[in-house]
Amino acid sequence: MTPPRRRRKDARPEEILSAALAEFGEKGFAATSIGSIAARAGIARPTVYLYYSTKDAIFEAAVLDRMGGMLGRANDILADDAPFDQILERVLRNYYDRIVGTDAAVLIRVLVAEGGRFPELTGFFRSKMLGSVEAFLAQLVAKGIARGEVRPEVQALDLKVIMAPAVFTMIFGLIFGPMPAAEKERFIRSHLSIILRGLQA
Amino acid sequence: MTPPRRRRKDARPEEILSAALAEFGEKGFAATSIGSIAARAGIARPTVYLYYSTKDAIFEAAVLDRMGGMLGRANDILADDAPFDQILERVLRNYYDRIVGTDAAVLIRVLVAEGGRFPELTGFFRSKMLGSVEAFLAQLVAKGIARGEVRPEVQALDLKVIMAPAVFTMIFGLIFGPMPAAEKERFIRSHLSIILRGLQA
DNA sequence: ACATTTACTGACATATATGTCAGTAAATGC
DNA sequence: GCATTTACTGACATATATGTCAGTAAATGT
Repeated sequence: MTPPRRRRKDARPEEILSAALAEFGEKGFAATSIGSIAARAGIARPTVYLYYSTKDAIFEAAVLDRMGGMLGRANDILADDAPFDQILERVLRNYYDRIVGTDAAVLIRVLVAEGGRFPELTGFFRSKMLGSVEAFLAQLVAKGIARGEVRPEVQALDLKVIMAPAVFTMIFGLIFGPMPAAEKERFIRSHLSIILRGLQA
Repeated sequence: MTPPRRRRKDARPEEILSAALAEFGEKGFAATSIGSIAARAGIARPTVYLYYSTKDAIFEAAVLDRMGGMLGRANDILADDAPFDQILERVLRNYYDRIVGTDAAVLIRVLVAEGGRFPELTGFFRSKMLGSVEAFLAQLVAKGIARGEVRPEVQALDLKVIMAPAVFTMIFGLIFGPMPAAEKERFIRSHLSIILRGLQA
């Protein structure tokens, strides 16, 4: 009755991470047991301990592993010579696609739920993720100002405001379930309309 | 050694709710045991069961009990005849004061963490809270348009965008800890600057 | 084919949570 | 003062989680 045993040392870590993220997404971090992660990964519970010593370690590994994929390629967008409003729309739609309803949303869910229980992780997350986002937005705005498309005072503002509505949508989805496509599209257009107008010269 | 027993049927529910919210805020919902809530409330664990049958029931009662205090008085703000930018600033600062670092943040934390596990509660939350916020913003914008202070196209937009950065700040605080006062003030000013400009005619 | 290595697992010991109930003692009525 | 009610609690039975370890069996080398 028991499936044949397999030895696949290399593949296990990734399989465990995927199973863990799926479980975290469905039931939340604290409600997920190592046993259920093992079951979803198709291995016995003690096998998990061969690769990760605790549930915290699994989550930390998942964050580090998945974070690269979220950062994305920013430079080629900046190099583009399209007008500011088009670039901004591409950037924001890119955020919506990458953030909402993906692994990123699951990670944020756990970070929100577990509050300050992962200080090094949130510190890392903040400097790497938020830091690169803010640096990118600063460059984008600087270019817009140089071209006369963005009002100069924006330079001095906290640019996280620009993408805050995208984060709002993600949180909204975590609480109420994903927005219907039409509603989401309307929200994105509203976001673009108000923020773009708020930045323009 | 054990403190004298007290019988205070009327006071218990509120005490249990307060203790529970404090625990949820510190450790998160799933990591909080009914025993720790009882301990913080200064009663024995079985006593909790006299008033609430499960931890879920405690959370639901807490949401219903605390929600009234969050809705706030919107009408007197609308009645004010100050210019649109001043009213908007008052409204937004009001949100920041009510939302960030209060019981509301704790409730949101639990709702995010527990995903769709409280469907009636999130449904109620959505229609009552979000519904009243959206209705209020719609009135505010309509008044601004009538006065020529807001561009008419805003009427058709999703107005949740207006307060999304405030929600962002709350989430930010849950993950990274509360913003330092100076940083928060700069964010609020940036929020006001960009959104106001984004709405104005 | 056989021996060796080691990824993997069943089973055990431990810890912590829940839900219940008979018994205790604080309040109330007479 | 005494009896009655009932808010409250200690203790029990149950469930589910964790962490470990000796043993199993899949891969590898000779």
